[in-house]
Amino acid sequence: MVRTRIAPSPTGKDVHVGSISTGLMNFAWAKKNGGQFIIRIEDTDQTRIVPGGEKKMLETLEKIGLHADESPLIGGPYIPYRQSERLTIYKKYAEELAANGKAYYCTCKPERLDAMRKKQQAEKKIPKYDRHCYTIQKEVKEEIAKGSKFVIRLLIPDTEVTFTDLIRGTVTMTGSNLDDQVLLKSDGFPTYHLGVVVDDHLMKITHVIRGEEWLPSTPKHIILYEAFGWEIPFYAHVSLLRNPDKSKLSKRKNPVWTSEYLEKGIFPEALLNYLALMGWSHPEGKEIFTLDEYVAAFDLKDVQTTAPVFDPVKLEWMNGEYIRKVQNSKLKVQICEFYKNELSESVVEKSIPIIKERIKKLSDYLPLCDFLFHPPSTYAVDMGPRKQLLGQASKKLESITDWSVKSIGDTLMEACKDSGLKTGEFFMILRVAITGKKISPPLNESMEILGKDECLTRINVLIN
RNA sequence: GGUCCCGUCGUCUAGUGGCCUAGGACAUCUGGUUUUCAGCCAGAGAAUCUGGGGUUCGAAUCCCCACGGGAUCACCA
Repeated sequence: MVRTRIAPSPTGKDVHVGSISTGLMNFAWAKKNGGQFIIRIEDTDQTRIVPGGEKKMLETLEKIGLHADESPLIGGPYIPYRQSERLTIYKKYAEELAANGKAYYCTCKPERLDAMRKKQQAEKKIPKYDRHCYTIQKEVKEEIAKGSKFVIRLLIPDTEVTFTDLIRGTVTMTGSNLDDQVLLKSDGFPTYHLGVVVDDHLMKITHVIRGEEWLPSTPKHIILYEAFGWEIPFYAHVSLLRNPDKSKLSKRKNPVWTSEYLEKGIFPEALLNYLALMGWSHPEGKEIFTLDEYVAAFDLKDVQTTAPVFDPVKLEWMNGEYIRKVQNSKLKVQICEFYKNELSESVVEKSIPIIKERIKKLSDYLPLCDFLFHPPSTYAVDMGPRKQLLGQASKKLESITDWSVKSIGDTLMEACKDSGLKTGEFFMILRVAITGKKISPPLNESMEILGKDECLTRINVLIN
């Protein structure tokens, strides 16, 4: 049985796109193997919790289509799925480790630790806890009994740790470089390291697929598993998404919150599709595929180790591909909902055929089509010198009895010939008169949607 | 700085010793679709496979070194 998980921390206002990226692989790996995908909230840093962050994260995950089999919202056999509700569990395990001599109590004050580290750095040594408390455990315990604040530290053995990463191969690190990691903080909360190991074990996670940033601390986790005598899960460390300057994707240089993309009118499926192509490629070279196809084709061993640059331009191209593929009736609903149902549904409906291949994301709609909902307030070209031409066109249009794309087109073409202008020039003047802009959806179709009266009004306003 | 990870067109990538005078996609440019834009079609430019040494009849592919980039070294995750 394969069980995977993502364990986001509510320390931001939403899910980071990088989390969606690794989440997607976790999801795919579980589903491909007929297993379960779990969402667990790692809210152990009380100082960094962003109010509302967790709620938003879970909503976004749902919206994007990474449905969990077990989560804080839907529960599951290993309830609770929120670390802040599992404090007694961590305490128990940390104390068990201390009782077995695999961990120890420490009452060092932050000031002492700071001074120690500064000194070590000045001496060009690796900053590491000096095990001061370890050597005086008896006194430390007495102090704690009197009410002193304390932490529990892992006693890192001075050995080499080697493990096999499913996408990077064998990785070896020496324990002597590792610090005696704090397991249980003085506020009673576990650190990440204790939290993940205990929960992953208890929740029977088989594959830990997470960001590359965790690679250096994986030996600590393995040492912990060994200290507990638990079976070590498979590890797979995925490369981090990068900014164009190659640094880790950050909100300073890119939108990183998933909802920022959704709010621009990027489809969840398109975002997932694009993210799937970061560090992985379809065996048949396909660029566009569904979640199901991805799950079927995905394999951890095919994941690349180089860190990809997140390219919003290609994302938009891909979203455009999705827009062109959705049914018109569905696209209409999506556009209306995107604009909070403030636009005339029938106008949106009529406009779909002429804008479908002209927009890349839902938010492109209004900038392109605002003229369908209200007359232009400004004109890209000065219409002053064109009054005569517009007057002639207006007169011709007025005589149309069946207001249709064809009759509008025929009539306008006639007027164009009469004017002696090149077709391009002529239609540009009309286009600006009707839409206010030099770039617009096809003119005849737009005019049909607008209706005869509205078109004549817009032209006549410029004549008088 | 220590440790670890990584290094193919601008970007995402294919490539696992001969099929590679390195393929595809995005982006860019050109032409066509004779009303804009987009879309579509056709085409072009774009990587001496970071560099240098090996191994081999033969290397983008294996080994070593150098250089470059990144991550990480907290009572943050």
